[in-house]
Amino acid sequence: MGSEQKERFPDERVDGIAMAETTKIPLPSRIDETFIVERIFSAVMEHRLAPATKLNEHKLCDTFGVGRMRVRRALLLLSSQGIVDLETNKGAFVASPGPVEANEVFGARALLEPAIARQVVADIEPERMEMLRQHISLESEARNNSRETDLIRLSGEFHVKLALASGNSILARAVRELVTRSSLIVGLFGTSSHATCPADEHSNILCAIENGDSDSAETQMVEHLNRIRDGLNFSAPKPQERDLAEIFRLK
Amino acid sequence: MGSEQKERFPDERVDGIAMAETTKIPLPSRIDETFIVERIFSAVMEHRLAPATKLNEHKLCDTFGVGRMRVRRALLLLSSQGIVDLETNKGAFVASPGPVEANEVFGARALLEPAIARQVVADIEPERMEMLRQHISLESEARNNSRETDLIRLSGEFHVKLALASGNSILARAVRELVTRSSLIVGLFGTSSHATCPADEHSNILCAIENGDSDSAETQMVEHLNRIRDGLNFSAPKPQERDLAEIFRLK
DNA sequence: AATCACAGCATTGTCAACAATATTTGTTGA
DNA sequence: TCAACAAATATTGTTGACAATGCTGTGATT
Repeated sequence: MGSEQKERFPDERVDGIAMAETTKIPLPSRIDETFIVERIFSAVMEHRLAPATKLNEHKLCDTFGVGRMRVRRALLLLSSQGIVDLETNKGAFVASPGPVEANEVFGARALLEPAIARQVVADIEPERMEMLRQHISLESEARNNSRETDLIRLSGEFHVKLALASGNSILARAVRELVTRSSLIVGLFGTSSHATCPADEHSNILCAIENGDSDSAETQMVEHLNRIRDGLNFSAPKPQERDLAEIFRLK
Repeated sequence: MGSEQKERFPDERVDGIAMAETTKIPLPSRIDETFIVERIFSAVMEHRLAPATKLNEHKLCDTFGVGRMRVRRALLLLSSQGIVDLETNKGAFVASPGPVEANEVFGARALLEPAIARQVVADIEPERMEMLRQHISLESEARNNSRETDLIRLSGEFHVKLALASGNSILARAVRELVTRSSLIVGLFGTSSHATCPADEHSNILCAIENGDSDSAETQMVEHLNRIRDGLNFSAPKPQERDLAEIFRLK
């Protein structure tokens, strides 16, 4: 995970967020809070940012090279989406959902996503279908090459892209938010074997859609979500030694 | 509280927002952005704030008696919920959804709310049932007394309370957001007769829930939403002379 | 009379200093 | 050694001033 590229200010950065900055993707000339939000979103989605991690304003400023105002606005937006908890006079922390909230998140997903799957079957445009197919191939490629981080991200993105395929951007945003929060939940309560969505399940859902079988698409989504949910173990929350780990890293 | 400053600058206020401040409800000692967000939310829900109304920072500061920071944070939060549009160097405006967005909002509602109605039937707690009953009686009371504004607000709130009755606060927040945006849409494209939800429809839905008839509850919600949607007329958007109205008030 | 340029004003965007609070570190005493 | 207390530091919250931008009204020119 986030280790090498920070030549100049290695310890001034927040774990896991800035990583991709050294990739070839050119940064937008004008960094706005949306960019920061996206980055933190991704980091959470890929399990690079653990729940309860403190998000220090100053470090974030250095990391993204922006003023404090931008960082603060970004954190506020993230908190409104339940990804970050803001505690007054304490700071911002990556959200650490408990069992109750986890139940609500998966309850909402169970309500939304099967219905979305059904609707996608109803009216799917060819190009969106192609998008989904491409995504599935990316997933299996990542799986075959054991690119764990990519697989985690792609697993989540599938659900978002399916929602996008429904053509309703509002629904898509809602799903995106739920999936990201699910990522936090899985990170906390997931048993090791279920870090990602089980193999082939996404592919099966896509098949049902291709066959125009809305019933199958819906029930497969239901079972898929149930499987993820069943992979959680609330009685054994993972220890959160984030602070210690960070210290070991820094020295 | 903030009840004293308004006698002095009555015309420095933004239309429709501060109204209720003169009621007996004591203001929270420490006004935070949540309070401002709630107020603007309510004003939109009750059609007191028309789409495309400019939300001047300075006026909002005076209206709520807070600093610019609070107002800005509130506006940012509202924009993240699609209630407000932020245009750089121009300012904040009450969102003015077009037909496309309206379609998405009602599409999302059509997906969500019938499923919620069904789920509420599945496991409803007595006290929540009672809450819904009380709400219905409030609605009919407002209807009988021709308290139009109250009725508009209550019409929207019913949908939110139904979502709350499902016990899933995440779903409830999503519905709340959608209902508020619907309020904007109805204000723009609604024919006069459909400013509120048709009479008795909510009551019918509640009956179905009381009878434990999940199928009926679901289909009635579907039809209810369709009825609202059918009351929209996108070819004849209402004129938006908001600014003029404000000018008339101010001078 | 209509149009354009420009000046002045109003509004929003940005930043840096300051205040308030929390956290860490250091010290003292039992 | 440990606990309790106090100083020092770090972090967040808030405010105000300033810069940048957009808007409006005036007047000159055609």
